[in-house]
Amino acid sequence: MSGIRLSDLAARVGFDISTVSRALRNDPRVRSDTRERVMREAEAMGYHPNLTARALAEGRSRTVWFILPGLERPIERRPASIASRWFLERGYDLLIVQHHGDPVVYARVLERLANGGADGAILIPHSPPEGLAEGVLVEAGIPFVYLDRYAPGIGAPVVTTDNVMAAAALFDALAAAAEKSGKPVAAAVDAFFPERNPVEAARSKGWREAAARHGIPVVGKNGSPVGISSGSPTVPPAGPIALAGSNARWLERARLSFDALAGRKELLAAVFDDWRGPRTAYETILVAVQDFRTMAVSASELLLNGLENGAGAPEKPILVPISGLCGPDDVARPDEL
Amino acid sequence: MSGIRLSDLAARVGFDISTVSRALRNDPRVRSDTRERVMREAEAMGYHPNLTARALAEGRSRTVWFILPGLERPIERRPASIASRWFLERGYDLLIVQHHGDPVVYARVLERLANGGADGAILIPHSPPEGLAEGVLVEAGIPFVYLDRYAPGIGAPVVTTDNVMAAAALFDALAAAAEKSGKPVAAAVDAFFPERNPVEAARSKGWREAAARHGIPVVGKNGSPVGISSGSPTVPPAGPIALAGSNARWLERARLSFDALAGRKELLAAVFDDWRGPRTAYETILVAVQDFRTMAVSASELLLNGLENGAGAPEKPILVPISGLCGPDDVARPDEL
DNA sequence: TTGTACGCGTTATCAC
DNA sequence: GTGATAACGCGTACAA
Repeated sequence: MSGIRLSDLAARVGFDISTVSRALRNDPRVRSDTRERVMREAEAMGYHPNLTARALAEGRSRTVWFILPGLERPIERRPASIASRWFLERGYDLLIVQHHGDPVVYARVLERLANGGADGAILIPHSPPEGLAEGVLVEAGIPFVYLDRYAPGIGAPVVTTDNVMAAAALFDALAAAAEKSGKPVAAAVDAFFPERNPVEAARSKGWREAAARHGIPVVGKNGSPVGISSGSPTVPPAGPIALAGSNARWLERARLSFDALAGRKELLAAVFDDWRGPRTAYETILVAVQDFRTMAVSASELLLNGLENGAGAPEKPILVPISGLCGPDDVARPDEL
Repeated sequence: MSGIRLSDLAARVGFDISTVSRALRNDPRVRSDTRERVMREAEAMGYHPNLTARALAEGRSRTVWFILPGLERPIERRPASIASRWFLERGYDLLIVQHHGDPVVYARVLERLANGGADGAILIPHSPPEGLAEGVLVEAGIPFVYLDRYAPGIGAPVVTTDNVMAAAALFDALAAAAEKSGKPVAAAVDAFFPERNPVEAARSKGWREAAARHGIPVVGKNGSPVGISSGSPTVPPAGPIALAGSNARWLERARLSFDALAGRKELLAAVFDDWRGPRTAYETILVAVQDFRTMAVSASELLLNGLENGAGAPEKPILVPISGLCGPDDVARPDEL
């Protein structure tokens, strides 16, 4: 550390350590000239408080964690960046912690959080979220907010995209595009993973419901690539096929492993957040972009509320609408360099 | 916090608090059956040490920061992810802190680091790096390692890509490709920013040196878009033109604002890490991918050395070769979901 | 092998 | 207004 302690400063200015402490923290009880004197000397000596000691004494660190699986997916890193600035402006430091989607690391991180790591956290759990590790937080009275994914049944606020509506919007848009070109969609493929987490489940639901509304059959068993690759009994009718999944990676897996799709040329793609796949395999590619800013700010506000006003009510999930649909090249890129 | 303190546990098992403390930390002096007893009871009571108190007593937190501008650029987030796992396996927690490229936030972060935030840090500074804020770290004796960018003159280890060689390799490859297609490169555009930081300077140098070696003229004033847009006196000869910059964004700015390029069809592009730009504006697009893993591990090893063996020698920069050149679609994507 | 006592650097609670 | 003094929870020489 900086070497210079409060006691050093106190000795230098001739006041007691407690008076100096008060002076530095703008306590109204100290005389203004005393404060001036202390401030000036602190500056001169290059004094800076030891934050560990302060945290121990105050019982809080004015620090918040943003816990996430990794940094590669926009839904994970973008809200983290936004929340970082948001908390910075309010006197808190936000630290980002990765659990790498590993349950063991995840448990360790929460453990550490519960024992003095930070005052609270925004949390994107691993998949599938079991809600076991979160017990230590609840027990320790550490406020936290789930973002995007969440474990149902835990008494914590949840902020997530309205995924049912988003998936339905994707279907509607693809159907309209196909209709317009004279070749209406003949079948839909569901490449979501409803059993993985609530997000995937909601998207699968929205996609299938929209297809049903349009009277279009959905092929593939339960949307899982396993079912798809093992050969679905359903043979899709002739005509364009619309595929949907959370990202290009899973969509591609479905496309390449689903026998019924072999040789089909008229394919339409729908994914979330960005397109990281081939450009030529699909006639139309549509991306649903989540509203990262609104999600981050909502979660931050909820957390700050829990931080300063005690545990907030475990309200029902906040569903944020997507910010819109667009093509693979139109996804907004935040500034860089 | 968890509520349960060491003293509670001590009272429960009937031993002194210090004995319990030792037992939990596997001190060889405590009898094995005592340790067993303590361990079992600790488990039962759900005891977990208060990390703030431990940090204060021990004088260190077994925590490391990875300080970076943001999460959007691969060179920033990928090493952070890799270093996170690396330190995790060695008993340290790595926390990621953003400074958003803002000098004020940057100074505040370093200040906080110097006063108990963590035991050390890997640091990607803002541009242009001035080396002023780093003084607090040196003064406080906090070990840190510069990654990618760095402020010259600070006594800290530096790990960065061999950017001179990388830029030269890009030029050679583009020249070879053009040659092969029968239309050799006629001119080169330098869209780096040598005055911004050492990385940009090295790339500009490598690019220009390679061009000179091939006897090909470089147009644009000092490589800066300002110079380019203000109309360089040099009119490039007819034939393919090779543009290089750190990313597609700056390359595009140069292409669109440089009068001499207006209407030219035969353009070749060279960038670093990934391509986030139009696919059709260039005949060839080449990406130099930095070796994030080697960079992260090298920096981590240097930091750990400083952490455990005292300040390591301020050796000269470690230059890591790029992992290779590839097309815009072949950039490796780490696993997601 | 276990217990005592003090230190880590601040903040908070009392007196004065 | 200011000064002692006790927390905060844990680690560790030193003593026993």
